[in-house]
This record gives sequence, C-alpha cells and structure tokens, in this order.
Amino acid sequence: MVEVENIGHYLKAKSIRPSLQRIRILEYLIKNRNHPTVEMIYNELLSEMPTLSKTTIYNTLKLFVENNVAIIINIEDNETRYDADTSIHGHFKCTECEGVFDFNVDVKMLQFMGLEGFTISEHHIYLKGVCRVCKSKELA
Amino acid sequence: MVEVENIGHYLKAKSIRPSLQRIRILEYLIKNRNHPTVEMIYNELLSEMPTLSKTTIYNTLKLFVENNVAIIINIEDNETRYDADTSIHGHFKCTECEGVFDFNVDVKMLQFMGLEGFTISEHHIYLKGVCRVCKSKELA
DNA sequence: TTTGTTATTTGTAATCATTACAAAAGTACA
DNA sequence: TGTACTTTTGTAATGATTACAAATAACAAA
Repeated sequence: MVEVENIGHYLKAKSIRPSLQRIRILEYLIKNRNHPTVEMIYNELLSEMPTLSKTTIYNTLKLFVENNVAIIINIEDNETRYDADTSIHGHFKCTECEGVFDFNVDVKMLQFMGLEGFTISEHHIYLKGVCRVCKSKELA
Repeated sequence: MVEVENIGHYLKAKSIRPSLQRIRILEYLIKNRNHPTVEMIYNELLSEMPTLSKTTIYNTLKLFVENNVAIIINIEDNETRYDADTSIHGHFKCTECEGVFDFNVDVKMLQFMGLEGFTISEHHIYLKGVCRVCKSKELA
C-alpha cells in the first residue's frame, strides 16, 4: 500500500490522474481501513465535499480496481466493499458486529486439489463467524 | 450430498416439506452441478413446469440455504449462484468460458494468521483465472 | 490570456436482481 | 366436506449499480 502523504504520486504511478475526488476517496480507504461500501464513503466525504456525487465514487472505485489500486470484497451478497490493500489476504466478517477484519493467508499452504493446469490470477478468501470481542461480550 | 433417488427423504430429514417444486429444484442442482443462478434454473425448469415462478425459486433456495441443503456462491458481484454440495470446498471461475469449477481445500492446512480467538462458521474460497481447457485453446 | 480540446464530475433516468406482499392453489386432517 | 395451514404465483416495490448527457474543470497551443 502507500503512505497517506504520497497519494498523488501513487495514483500517477498507477496511470490515474490525481483529481481532488480521487485523492480524497483513496485517502479515505487508506486512513480508515474499514472496507467501506460506496454508501459509507459517500456519507463520510459529503461533509467536506458537498457537491460529491455517488456516481463519482462508483466511477473512481471502478478505475481503482482496473488499475490495481483497490480490490473488491464481495463477502456479502448485497453489498460491495472496497479495500486499498491489494496484496493477497483474507477477510473475516463478524455476524454479530458486522465488522470486516483482515487476516493473513499463506497461499503456498493452500492445497488446491483439482486445479492442476489452471492459471490463478485472483484470490478471494472470505470467512464468517464471531470475532473475539463479540465472543467475550457473549460470555459476560 | 445425496443420491438423486432420495431427494424427498433428504428434504424431510432437513425439515423441509418435499413439494414438487422443491424436489425439482434440488434435483436440478444435484444432477447438473453447474452452480447455477436463479435465472439458469428458471430457464431450464420452465419447459417441464410451465407455471413455475421465479419467486418460488428464490423462496426455495433461501429455504435450502437456511437448512444447509445448499450454499451460496458469491464469486461474482452481480450474480448469486447456488451449490447443493454443502461441504467445505473452493470455487474457481474461469474468466474466459465463465465456467465455475469445484476444487478441494485442506482447511487444516490453511493458516489464518490474525484470527486467534475468533470462531469461524463459514468458509468461502474463490479463485479466478483461466481453466485448463481455455488455456489449451489459447495456445492453439 | 484566450481558445479549442479532452478529461472529469455531476444529476437524473434506466436497469436488473432480489424482496415484499397478497391472492390463489394445494395439502393435511378432523 | 370443511377448516386451517402451507406453498406457489404474479405483480409491485426496493435498492444497488450503470448509462447517459450536460456542466465543469484541466490542459495545451497559439
């Protein structure tokens, strides 16, 4: 990923012209790391950018995905989330608090039996369950 | 999973009353193993059941998922697919032919770093790339 | 700076999968 | 047969996403 200070350069390096909207949206993704939906980004940025349009967010995120600046998280069927960490990792969604957490995956450890001769270009590893915090609340 | 002959009993054992529609839909899932969308099931079954409604398919699949007769496959953000194999396994989607393939995953081998103390109840492992058949076509 | 050109943003309307809902049809059982 | 309950069906509503065209901004040449 990238430091918050260098977002303009980072976008240029990914062949994306760093408009104000694009910088703010990527900045939001990097600072918050909360795997937001378009709705969440829109609600957060509206106060500082009152003319922001949802279409711009959709356009921008599509551009980010095409240029490997962000990845799509489809852990839930009715909402698309986005992540500025494009490295291979997994996502866990807690069914209690609805939070989405990152976790590391040792891809070399994955034994993909039945895919001999296939070329793999994308990994999406999603788990669901109850997170540590919600588990301790249940016990209390 | 279950043999095609015992679908009625299988549904009963899962506390689902085996109506004609439910049997036909599950039969389709088991026989074809093609991870279909609602649209695909509807188009296939309409000829033998002309009064079938899409709502029935949605209702039935929802019931199946709730009772662990089928699982949802969200490998693509704009289409929900279903699978009557509820055991833990992965799904690969070929970006060329759009086909979805099963593969085995040794979950014990998966090292989920960062999820200590979490309870995991669902695994969804999706890969994308090019399947063996499409790769050989590209070379030709 | 001015002008012409291109890229980006915006708002509205359209699309499309899914869900809500209520009427109709089917089933079980006294 | 009659009654209560379940399931199916068709239509309308919902809601996320996309299409589209006008408005705005950025840019480059003269």
